[in-house]
Amino acid sequence: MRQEAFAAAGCAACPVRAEGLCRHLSVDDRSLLHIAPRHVGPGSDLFYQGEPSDEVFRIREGWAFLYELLEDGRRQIVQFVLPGDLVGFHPEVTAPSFGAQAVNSMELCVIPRLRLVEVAHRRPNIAYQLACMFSHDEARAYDRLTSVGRKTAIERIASLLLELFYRLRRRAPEAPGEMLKLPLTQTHIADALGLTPVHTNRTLALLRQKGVIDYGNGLFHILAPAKLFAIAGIDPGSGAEAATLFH
Amino acid sequence: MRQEAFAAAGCAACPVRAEGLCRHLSVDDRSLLHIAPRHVGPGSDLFYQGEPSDEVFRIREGWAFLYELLEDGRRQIVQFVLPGDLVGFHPEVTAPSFGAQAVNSMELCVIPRLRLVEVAHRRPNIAYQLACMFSHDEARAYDRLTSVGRKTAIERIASLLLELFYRLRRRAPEAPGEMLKLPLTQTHIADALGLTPVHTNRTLALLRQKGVIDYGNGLFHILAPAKLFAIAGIDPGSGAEAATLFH
DNA sequence: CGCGATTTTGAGCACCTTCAATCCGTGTGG
DNA sequence: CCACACGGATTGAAGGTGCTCAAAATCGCG
Repeated sequence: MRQEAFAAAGCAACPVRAEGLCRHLSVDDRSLLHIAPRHVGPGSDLFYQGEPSDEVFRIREGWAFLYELLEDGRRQIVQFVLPGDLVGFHPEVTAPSFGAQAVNSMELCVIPRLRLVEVAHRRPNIAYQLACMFSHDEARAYDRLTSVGRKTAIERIASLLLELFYRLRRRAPEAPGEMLKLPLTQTHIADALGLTPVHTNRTLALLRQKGVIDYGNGLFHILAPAKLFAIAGIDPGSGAEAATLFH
Repeated sequence: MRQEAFAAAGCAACPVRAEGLCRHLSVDDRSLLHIAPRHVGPGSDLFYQGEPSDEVFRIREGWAFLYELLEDGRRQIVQFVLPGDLVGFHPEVTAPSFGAQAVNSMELCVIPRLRLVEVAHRRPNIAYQLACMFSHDEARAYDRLTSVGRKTAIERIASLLLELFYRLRRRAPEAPGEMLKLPLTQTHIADALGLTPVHTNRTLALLRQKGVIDYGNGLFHILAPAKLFAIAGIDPGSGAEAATLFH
């Protein structure tokens, strides 16, 4: 089968083959899962809010985000999805309450939902791994909720930059120190933080003016990490949020 | 063993024995889990933000909430915990980023964390059930995030009342129609929605004045459910949030 | 009855929004 | 090669939702 060939050949070259879900998959599991590759362009939707989908996606390359829309067009980005993440698996739920959209050009592994359910029921390690992933995502959602509910604009932006920085850094520890390649527009950041693009821009400018960060062309420099932690209201030593940040 | 006796005798009378995690537990599983009962009073902490805990709790009676505190005392309630819920299980994480506090008088089943990990690794159904619970909690967190990030005060309050109403109703379908017994203070509601108690009070008064709800003595009446849905910005027919609400 | 917690109401202020215009980098077509 | 269009970033000015500070009223409870 072509798909099994891909699962074998494709996985060997996969940049995220040793992380998350795939770390626990045996060769048998992989063939059972009927994994198929897919490429999607920027702005493509992986699945839509309120519409049932039978596909689960594992991200090999590229960024996406999960979002909810209100009737009048207001948008909340509830999570950013990075390489190695699994999205689209909603056990026991037919229609997801959120959609998923690609930010840039993405390489995905597509897994039929029922296959994953089947494997999860057969292999406790897989099911447990899924539980761990959901639990971790939940903790991040709680941190974001605290950010949006109780922090000022500058605190929120500092927190988000740190979150993204450490999520990227965990996957690529060899990458240069405080550089952050963000394929996001300021509108994305605004929608993730419950702000307007205008105020997001002003607040980013303020951070730049303070010498804490610099940015341009989709690149963010963290010039003063300690200051950024202080502004975010996170104690890198003992802060509770730091736990989610570093794990 | 006394604990096993409780697990047998206690479970028979447990109001949530047929829901969630316990639905899939065999008698053997139960004795393996070393379940022990506990009573805690209002305001007690089940576990603390940033402090490792080896106990997992299943709620038999009473309400609690999960919350995060900032350095300066700002508090965000990230979730309400109702009878039948499981709290305190953070796989692969030593120190939780949030704490849990009892709202009123509670009856709990306490499970040693390692026991639950063990059983989850042995029984795929249990691990899968955990994944389902986390996934569902995550979806609720996303809905709340959308609420706090993108909705006005009156929309947020309407959304929260509907969420709590339907969560309670699912467990007790026989309960009277639009009555809602909330053991919460207005400060709890404010902290869950990213508002101040003062503004929460004014907004609740506005809802009462509009004839949509009435309240007092910890009881909330939903006088006009359709209006409440409309104010919350939720379409009970096809709205995406409705999916999380009704499931 | 008296105390503390909670709810309620008032007035002024601030953070963030809204509306609007301009600037800039990139890609496209003439 | 330049004009043009387009999305995104930037800046300005005015207004509003929700906050802060403060005090009074009400409720629950010993």
